[in-house]
Amino acid sequence: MDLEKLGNVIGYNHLCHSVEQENAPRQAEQKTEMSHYTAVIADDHAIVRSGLKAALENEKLVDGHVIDVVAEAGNGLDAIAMVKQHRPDLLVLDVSMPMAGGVEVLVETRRWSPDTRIIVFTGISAMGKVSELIEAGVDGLFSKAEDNQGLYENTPMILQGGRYISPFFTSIMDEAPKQSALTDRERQILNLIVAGQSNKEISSHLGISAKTVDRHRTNLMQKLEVHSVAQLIAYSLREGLIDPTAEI
Amino acid sequence: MDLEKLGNVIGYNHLCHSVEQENAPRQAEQKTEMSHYTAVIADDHAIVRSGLKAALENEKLVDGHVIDVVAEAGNGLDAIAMVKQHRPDLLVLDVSMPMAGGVEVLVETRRWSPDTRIIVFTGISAMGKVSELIEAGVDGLFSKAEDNQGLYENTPMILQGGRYISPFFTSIMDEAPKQSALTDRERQILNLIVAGQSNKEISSHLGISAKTVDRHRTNLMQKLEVHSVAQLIAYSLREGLIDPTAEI
DNA sequence: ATGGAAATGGGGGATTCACCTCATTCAGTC
DNA sequence: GACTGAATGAGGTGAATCCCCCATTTCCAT
Repeated sequence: MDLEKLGNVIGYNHLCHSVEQENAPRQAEQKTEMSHYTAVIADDHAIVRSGLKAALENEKLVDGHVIDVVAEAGNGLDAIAMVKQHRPDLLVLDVSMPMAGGVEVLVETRRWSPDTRIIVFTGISAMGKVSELIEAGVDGLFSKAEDNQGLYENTPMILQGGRYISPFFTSIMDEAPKQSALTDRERQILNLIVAGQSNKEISSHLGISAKTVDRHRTNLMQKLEVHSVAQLIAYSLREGLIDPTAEI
Repeated sequence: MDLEKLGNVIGYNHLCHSVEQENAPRQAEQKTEMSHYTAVIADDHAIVRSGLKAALENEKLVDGHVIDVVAEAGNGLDAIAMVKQHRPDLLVLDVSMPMAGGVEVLVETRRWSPDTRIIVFTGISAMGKVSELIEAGVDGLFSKAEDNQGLYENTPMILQGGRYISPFFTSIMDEAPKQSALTDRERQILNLIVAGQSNKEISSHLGISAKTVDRHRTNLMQKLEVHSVAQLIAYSLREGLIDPTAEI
C-alpha cells in the first residue's frame, strides 16, 4: 500500500548500519526482579515526551522496576534510527508522526530489534488504524484520552512479555464491525474515489471497465450505508480508512 | 455559525452561577514581582495536562514567577466551568477537545472572566482554525510540534499583558493566503456540501433556489481551484474549514 | 462437487453535477 | 451618482453519478 513511504524508511537504514551491528550483543542480558529496562520514546509533541519520560523514570509508577529513557524521537524516521541504535527493551510510540507513520515504525522495529516491546500510546480512535496496529502485533495499546494509570500499571507486565489492549480500544472494535468488512478491491477503489478520481479514471488506472468500477462503487455505498461521495469521504475519514493529510 | 453548540455551552452556565458571583471580587488583586499566579489547564490528554502542570509550577521555567495550577479540565465544558469557578490569571487551552471546541471556550472565558490571559497550546496547524483563534483574540499561541521553550519563555510576558503568536503559526498565515477568502455564504454552503447534502437539500435548508446553491458551488470551486466534491472536501479538511470528526 | 463470495462486465434510466451565459437586487465605496 | 462585490435566480448542456436489471468466471470451503 504505502510502498513509497516504506521505501524511504528502508532506504534510511544504511545510515545507522554500523551502530546497529555493534550494539547487537547487549540484547541477551538477564532481567531480574529489580532490573534496569531501557526505553525509547517517540512522539511528535515534546510535552508528551517529557511527561512520559518523567512518568516512566519514576519507579513508583512502574512498580519495582527502573526504566531508563535512553532516547527520544520526534518523528518516525528518528524513531527507527533510535531503535536501531539502542535496541531498547521498550518503545513507547505515537502513531501520528511526521516522516513515517506508526505502523511503519512498528514493522521496522520488529525487523531490527525483535525483542523490543512496543507500546502504542496515541490520541487516535479511528477503527481502521486501531485494527491495523493490532494486526501488526502491537504489545500494548493505550489512549491518551483516558487515564494514564492503565499505561503505568500494565507496562511492567508488558515488559515481561505480556500483551494489553486498553478497553478503550476493544470497545471501539466491538461496537464498530456491523456490516463493514470491505473487500481488498473495494478498499482500493474507495481510496481512488476519495482521491478525487472519476469512474473512468479509476477504470483506466486499474485496467478494468468503468462499469465494474461503478459496480464496486454501488456495493461500497450499500455496505457503508451512504449515498454520495461526500458521505463516503466523511465515513472514510472517520474510520481512518484514508489519510486526511494526503495530497490529492 | 455554531449556534446550537454555543447554546449548549451557555445553557450550562446556570449550574455554576452562584460560584461565579462569589468569586468575582478576587479579580482586583495586585500582581507584584514575585507574585502568585493562578492557572487552569484544559487539554483532553492527561499526559499533556500533567506535563504542563509540572512545567508551569516549576518557577525556574517561568522565571521568578510562581504559578499555581488550580484546576484541570479534560473537555470544553469542564474548561468553561473551571474558568467560571476559579477566575484564573491564566488559561492554557488545547483547541481540539470534546464537548466544546477551543474557540467556544475562548469566547466564554472572555465573557465570564475577561482578565484571564488565554494561551492556546495545540497540535493543529490548519490555517482556518489558526486565523479563527487570532481573530477571537487569543493572547498566546504555541504549537505542540515545536520546542516548548517558546511557551515557557513567553508565558511571564503574556501574564503581564503581552501577546505572542509563535513563528510556527505566523509562517503558516504568511504562506497560505493566496486567493482564498471565501464569503460567509460560501463557507456556509461549503459546510453543507461537505456534510453530504445535495444542491436541492441545501436550497430547502437555506430557503433559497437550488440554482443559487449551484451558483455558489461554482464560485467556490473556482476560488479553491478544485473540480470535484472529493477535492473540495480534501481542501476543506486540510485547511481546517470543517470539522473531520463531526457526524453527518 | 456444489454452493457462495468476489470480481468482472453490459444495458439502461433518473438524477445530479459542473459549468456556461445572462440578469436583478442590494450594500458599501470612492 | 457611478462602481464594485455579494447574493440571488433562470435557462441550458454534457458529463458523471447512483442504482436498478442482467450475466460470466474464478476461487475457496463445506
